[in-house]
This record gives sequence, structure tokens and C-alpha cells, in this order.
Amino acid sequence: MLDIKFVRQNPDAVKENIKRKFQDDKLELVDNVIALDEQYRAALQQAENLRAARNKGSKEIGGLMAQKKLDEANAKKAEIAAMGTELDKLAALEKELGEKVREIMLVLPQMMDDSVPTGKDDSENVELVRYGEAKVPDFDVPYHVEIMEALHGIDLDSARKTSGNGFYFLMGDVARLHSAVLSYARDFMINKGFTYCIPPYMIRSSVVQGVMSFADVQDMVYKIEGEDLYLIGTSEHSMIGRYIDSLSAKESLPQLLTGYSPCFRKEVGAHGIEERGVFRVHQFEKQEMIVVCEPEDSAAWFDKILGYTVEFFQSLEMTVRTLACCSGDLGDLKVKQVEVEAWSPRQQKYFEVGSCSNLGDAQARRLGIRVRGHSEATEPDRRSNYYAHTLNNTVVTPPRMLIAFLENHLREDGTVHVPEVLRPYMGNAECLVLNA
RNA sequence: GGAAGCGUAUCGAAGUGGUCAUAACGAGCCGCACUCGAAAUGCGGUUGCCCGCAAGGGCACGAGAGUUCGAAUCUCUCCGCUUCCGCCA
Repeated sequence: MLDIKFVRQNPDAVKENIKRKFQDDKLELVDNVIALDEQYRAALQQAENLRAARNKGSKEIGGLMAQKKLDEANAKKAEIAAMGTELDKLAALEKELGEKVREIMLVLPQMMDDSVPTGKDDSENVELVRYGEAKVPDFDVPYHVEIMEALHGIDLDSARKTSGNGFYFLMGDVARLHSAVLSYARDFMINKGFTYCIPPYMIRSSVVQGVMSFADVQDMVYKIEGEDLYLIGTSEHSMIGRYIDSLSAKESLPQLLTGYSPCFRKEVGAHGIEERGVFRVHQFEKQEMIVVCEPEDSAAWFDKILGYTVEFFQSLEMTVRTLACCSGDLGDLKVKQVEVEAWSPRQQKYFEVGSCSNLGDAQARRLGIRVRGHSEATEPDRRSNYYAHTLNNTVVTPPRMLIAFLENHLREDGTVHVPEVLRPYMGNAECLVLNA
């Protein structure tokens, strides 16, 4: 969410930003919201003047009552009661206008970083860096479900019976591999200085609205029937929500959390659940990281945490590339996003396994995540409290990551290579054997 | 899930319809004084949000609604906490 003052002062920049995101239908909202805001402030001013008068009058009544001047007090009461209807009207108008302004503000996209490439959709995302060699083996690499089945590691049929399409049972070594990856990811992030965190898997609507854009809420989130609770789509949602309505000391930043959680997603919208296997599912598990930091530090943190994910995949001997999310594909709350894609030797292309986002102050503004301003002596330009910046990034999301893992580490002899870093979590196994 | 109690600043806590919210009182924290220095003591400071160039004004006593000229105070709903009971990994 933008600052209305910023919109007022920079309407053209806001419109330019909207155009670059190919959301031309939102262009008129800019002028609308500026006009509504002006009306709102006028109504607010009037209502407040009236309240001031009422407050003054009411205090006088108190004085008159104390002096036992009942007639005068009653006359005053009548006078103020008359103001009541007027005030009710103004208050209603003030509220209505304020809500309209907020409604529009929630829909206006965050100002993007200059580095975001312009493009309509994900087909126009821009490759940044390739890490490692994209190898294609001499033998045929089977579909990931087949590899998993050969390891006796997946049961999709039963999952369809218990839960429907988009769910899975992972079994045996594949399930163990899944846990091993998460455990390794946890320790990897702890070693980077992050605090490990297991968050609530359900959150309230107030947090949902603060943490996600309207579109995401519609397409992603499961609601618990009869409760004000929603299943999280990622631990980021609860971890960022943890800071709701907070005013932190500067010294407490940055907050670095790495969280484990299952993630629940409806996946309605463009794609549905068409991809077979465990590529796109309603429930998966993820090791995530979030950063809450000073505004001026968020760009540096972005580069740093993106690097952590790349390093993580490299340590698992996997080939990845980074991809800059273009303007049209970028979520409305995001300043910048870079995706991490892993190499699929079977498809001979890269596919998404994680994404790193800088949300700027968008979530912070919605949720009220603030930092106590410093004295004029040390920070003359920043007298009052201000909003923090938030970032989030995937460490790893098995089972999707296992697709790339199995395809890359499958050897011609029907064994799956287990990278050294993972072995302590796999009973020191050096490989898994298909159809064992 | 049942019962009772509670929710006020950084913390403890007073206020139970009016001039009591920059919120008594106590503690903490910051500054100053005293001191060789410290402790003790004394003095001063110490919530956040909104509108406004400013002057100033408005709002907030867990959240929301209601009664009233006026609500921290009365009523209702919700949220949270504590204790006891019940149940349960």
C-alpha cells in the first residue's frame, strides 16, 4: 500500500508505475483517490471542528452541574444535542469517504524498483545468472512420478481417495529425503544467522489482509469454516504477521527468521492443477526466510538472501538460474522479485523452485510494522516513527524441489546420488536404489 | 468446553458518569545536580495515530457497537490473559 501523501504529490509517477504493470484499468483510480481524499480531509476537518465545539460545551455542562446551575446546564444540553444530528451526518460521511480511499489504496500497486524489467507476463521475465552446467544425460530421464514410484516413494492413488487431486502420500526413502532436505535447509539458514521458527499454520483475517494482495487472497487461501481463521499459504504469512501493530527499536533490526511450515494453496485462477505429480499441489512443505529491516537496508538484504538460496542449491550439486520477474508478472505488493529456477534434464529447461521478494513498506504499512524514529541529532530527516521494510525468500520447497533433485541425481545404473551435505540426514546413505 | 476474574503508558497499578489522560502513586529508562567516582538523594524528561504551512484541533484506556450533552467508568458482541474444573496429543 502506498502512502496517500505520496500519491497526492506524485500522481504521474504512480500512473507511470501502473502503466508499466499493464493495469491500465487502474489508471483512473489515481485521480479518483486524490479527489476522494480531498473530500475526506474536508469532511474530517468539519467533523473535528464540530467535535471540538461539542467537547467544549460538554465540559461547560460539567462545570454548571457542579455549581448547581441546572437551568443553564439543561439549556446547554439541548444546544449540544442539536449538534448531534449534524455530527452524525458528518461522521458518517467521513467514515464513508475514508473507507473509499482505503479501498482504492489497497488496490494501487506498490512502486516498483527501477531494476524490474518491463514485460506483460511471465514469458517476458529476464534471465539474470546461470549457476552450474545444465547437463543432459545420455539416458532417458523418466517423469518424476516414475522415479518416485521406482523408489516406492509416492502414492498418488490413495491420496486422491483420501483428499482428492493435488495431494500426495510420500513414502519411505522419498519421504525421508523430503525431511532431510528440510532439516538441512533449516541448519543451513541457522548457520547464516537466522532464527529458526515454527509458526502458526492458521492466521486471522486481519493478518491475511495485511500480508497478501487482494488477488492472492482470492486465489490462494483456504478458510476455516465458521472461524476467523485461514490456512497459511507460506510461513511468511504468519512470520510477517508476528510483527503486526509493533513499534520496534532500531537496535532490534534486522529481524531474521527462517520458518518451516506446511503451505496450503487453492491454486485457483489461471493454471488450476494441471501439472501431474507433485509439481503443483494443494499442500506442500517449505523452509522459508523473512527479513524485517531498515528501509535503506532492504536492497542489500535482497541480494544477500537471494544469494543464500542459490548457495543452498549449489551445495546440493544442483544447477539453477535466477530470473528477474517482469513488471506485469510482479505482485502488487512487491517492489522487486527474482525467481530461482532449477534445471530439469528431462524437460531440458529450467522451472521455478523459489522466489525472493522485496515488499518495501507495503506489508509494513498494512500491518503497522514500525520503527521508533531517532532523535533529530542523529537523524534530522527522520523525526517521527516510520515503516520498516519486509522481504521474504524461499529456501526450499520439497516436494517440488525433489523433482529437480531426482532428475539431476538419477544415474544410469538406476541409483540416485545423495549429495554429501544431505547424508547426515539420510542415515549416511550415499545413494538410493530404484526398485530395490 | 464450563465457571470466575481481569485487559489503562516500558512494567506494576489508581481511577467505577464530568474540569481524569502529556493518566495519581511506585518502578524502569534518559538527562542534569551533588560526588574523586559510584550508590543514595534531588530536579527535569519519557504513549501513539490523524488533519494542518502553522497556530491549533481531533482520536485512542484490548477491538467494535450502543446508552448519554458527556464513557476508562453503564449495556451488548468479539478478542486476549489469569485461575479453577473438564478433556486431550
